[in-house]
Amino acid sequence: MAAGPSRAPNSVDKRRLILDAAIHVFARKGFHSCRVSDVADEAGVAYGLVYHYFQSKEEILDTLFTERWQLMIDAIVSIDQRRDASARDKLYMVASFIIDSYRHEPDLMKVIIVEVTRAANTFGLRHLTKIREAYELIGKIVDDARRDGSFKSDISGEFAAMCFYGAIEQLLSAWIFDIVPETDEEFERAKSLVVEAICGGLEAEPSRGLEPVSG
Amino acid sequence: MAAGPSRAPNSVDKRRLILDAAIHVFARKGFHSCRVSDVADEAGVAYGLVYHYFQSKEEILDTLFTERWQLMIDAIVSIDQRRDASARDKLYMVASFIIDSYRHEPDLMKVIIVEVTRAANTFGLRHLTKIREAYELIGKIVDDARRDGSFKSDISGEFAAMCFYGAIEQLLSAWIFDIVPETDEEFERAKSLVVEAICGGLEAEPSRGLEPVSG
Amino acid sequence: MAAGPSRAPNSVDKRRLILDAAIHVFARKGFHSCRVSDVADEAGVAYGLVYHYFQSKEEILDTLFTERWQLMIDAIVSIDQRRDASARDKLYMVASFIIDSYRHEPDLMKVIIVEVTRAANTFGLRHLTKIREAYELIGKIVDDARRDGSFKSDISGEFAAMCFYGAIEQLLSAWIFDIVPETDEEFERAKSLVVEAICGGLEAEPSRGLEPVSG
Amino acid sequence: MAAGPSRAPNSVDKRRLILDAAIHVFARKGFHSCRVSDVADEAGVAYGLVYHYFQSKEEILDTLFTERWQLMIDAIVSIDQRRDASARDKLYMVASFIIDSYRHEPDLMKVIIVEVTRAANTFGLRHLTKIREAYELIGKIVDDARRDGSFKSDISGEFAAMCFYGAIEQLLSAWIFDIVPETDEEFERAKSLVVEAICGGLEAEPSRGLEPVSG
DNA sequence: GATGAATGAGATTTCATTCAT
DNA sequence: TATGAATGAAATCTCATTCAT
Repeated sequence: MAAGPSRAPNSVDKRRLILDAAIHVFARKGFHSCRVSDVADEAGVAYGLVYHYFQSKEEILDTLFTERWQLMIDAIVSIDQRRDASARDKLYMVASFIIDSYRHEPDLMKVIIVEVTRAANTFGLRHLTKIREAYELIGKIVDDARRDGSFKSDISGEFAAMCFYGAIEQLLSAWIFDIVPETDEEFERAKSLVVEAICGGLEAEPSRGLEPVSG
Repeated sequence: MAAGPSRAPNSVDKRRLILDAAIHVFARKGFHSCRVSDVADEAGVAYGLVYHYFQSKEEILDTLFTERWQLMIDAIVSIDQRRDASARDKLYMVASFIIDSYRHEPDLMKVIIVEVTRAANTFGLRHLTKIREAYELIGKIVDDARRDGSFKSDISGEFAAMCFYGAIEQLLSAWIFDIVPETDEEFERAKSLVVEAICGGLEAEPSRGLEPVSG
Repeated sequence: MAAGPSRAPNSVDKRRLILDAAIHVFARKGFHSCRVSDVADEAGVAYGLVYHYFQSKEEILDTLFTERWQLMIDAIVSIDQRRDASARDKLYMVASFIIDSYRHEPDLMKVIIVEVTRAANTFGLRHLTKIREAYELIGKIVDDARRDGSFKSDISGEFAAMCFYGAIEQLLSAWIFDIVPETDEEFERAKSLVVEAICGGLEAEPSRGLEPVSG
Repeated sequence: MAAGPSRAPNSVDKRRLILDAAIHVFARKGFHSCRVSDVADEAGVAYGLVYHYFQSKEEILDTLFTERWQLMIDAIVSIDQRRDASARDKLYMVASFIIDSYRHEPDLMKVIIVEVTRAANTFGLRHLTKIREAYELIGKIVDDARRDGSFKSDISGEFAAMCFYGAIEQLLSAWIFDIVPETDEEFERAKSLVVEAICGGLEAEPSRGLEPVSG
């Protein structure tokens, strides 16, 4: 999005070119199954240039993740600062941000989910601190709501954040795996429903005050 | 643990030995980062024997996944057949089964989650049908509840299943990543809370019948 | 020379094969200029087998050097133990051993001199302790002779060893570089002359009572 | 140190800068282990400038060697022309020149010895003619002495030169390898002793005319 | 002269898989 | 069954050299 720092205006930022190529190659073939030359070819640059800009293939993925995840952290922080919004509103905005991220950059999000977020032995472990930061910010939204009485007090913010983020990531996985269609309607519906499911719960409420169906 | 089918009684089942060794090696180093010789060493058998029992390194992981995932499908089917239990009860039992699976075989579950369930380019894709089968069974529990009015009708079973399974898998990830402690209390608490969160929702309900707090 | 430890008698010791091939390839093209595949080709084995037996290309050279240099150390120790021989005799035997080593295995000695003995940044440094051990053994021969009065006392054994070994290594270099012919006569002459030069000195001894000899 | 031939007076001679940087980099890391960029960094110039002044990395080493070795040849020629000096005096002066060369420019001499003089497959071979020229000049000093009777006639000048030069180069190696300390006293002592060892021999001479100790 | 991004051939090393015993 | 030596394709990474500016 931003141009390289000190480059001639009409010159192409090759570093950016490589990063963008890597997104698509990693998404298509997977980090382990693709070769560095695949990335170079996709970017239309020479093999060695990849190593001019990055120490290793891993550094490319690290860069991709760090750039994008920071955007999400910033977004959650900014969402949380909105004094006018309820906790449910805030969670809706968080869900929207993540789902829109996928809508606009599905390959990048795919790479992050498939290669980083669940990679407990490699990248996930390496970026654990940053990953947790996002969870904690979501947890804080819930904890604030528990304090003001709008959310149940018996589910901790940390736990709620896991459920909430896990549900969203699973939705993204479903799109990634082509289990459900990727239409604008689906994306919008998903935003509302995931918040409704997590905040309002799956259970029907007409029973309230009347006969409860089950324990 | 179980003896091989047609084997001398005092002989060790080397195939099982290799599978069990693979669980721990895959969990510890990751499928891609470990070598076939690591598995053979861990099992205490010769290098070539691995190839006597399995066509390839991938087949080992396939076997591990298929064995275990089928158990889960069977369990969900059996849970769903209990006529006496409510949908919430059934979901509690499903959550219990998955969490107990992790409690008793954390390495195996780690391998499944880390290497298969989110591996959109390799194993996840290969086993997609089986993976979806589990989701659909959970979805069916929800759909039945929607039909009998105990669950909201506006959240489809498919969608609800995603939220529910995603939340649980995220909890397992938190244990895998050592984000939260692995104690028996935690496991039991998690079972209840995840069901409460997904079925009952995060929002407090004192308002019910009265003025809703926020949009 | 010795066969591999536990091998079938008619089987070829591939490890030895690789070492011998490496001697010739390193001698012909130089350690840095040759590829591991050159060694494998020369040995007639597959590429990967080299790495089955050796950790790296460097380990091959290390092995070659260590094997051979130890033989020399053993030889010098054994020469030094001969009670009947004078210091000059002992130095003659040392010179003979080294020169004969070159005569019988010129490529191996070439590799050691060219790639190890003077390689102050790489192999020479790595094997410095072993290299010095040989120098010290030669120095001890001289020191013993100084003590019994047969050698001048003002040139330390350490210093003398440097001159002696340096002179011999230079002779080998001359053969390696094809500066002087490699004939049996040359080798035998060199043995005597190097000892005569170092022990007796270059200067004529007309002072010695009478007529300058010459011719 | 010396300014470039046709340069603006206040401009730095970048070519010289590169050569001097190369001396230290080659000495520190070895010719093969260092990169052209190491040389450029050490010189504080841009990468590409190295290729403006030199055709290749090898040409830098060639230049370094040729410059220095010619100085030595010139020195030996000039030493040999001194009609007043004996052969021993001349050899002392040659030894002095080489040892002082090391004393004043140890890195340069290290590079020459480590990378050229014994490099039988690469640089040594390429510069063999020049290298031999030095040996021959030393040999000539000896041959003249044989002719006038001051040196033994049975050791050829060529052979004696090998012993003499080899001894000195070994001394330099000992300094390079930190086997012996590099003090001014050591350097001066070495000059005398190497000449004494080679010209006078190691053997004590009181026996002359009397009882010879050994055969 | 001076810069450093760009190139790409080639080297080492890894390791899944085969196979003779 | 069981062994582990043997194979060789392929991957990552290095770095001398070129070249546009």
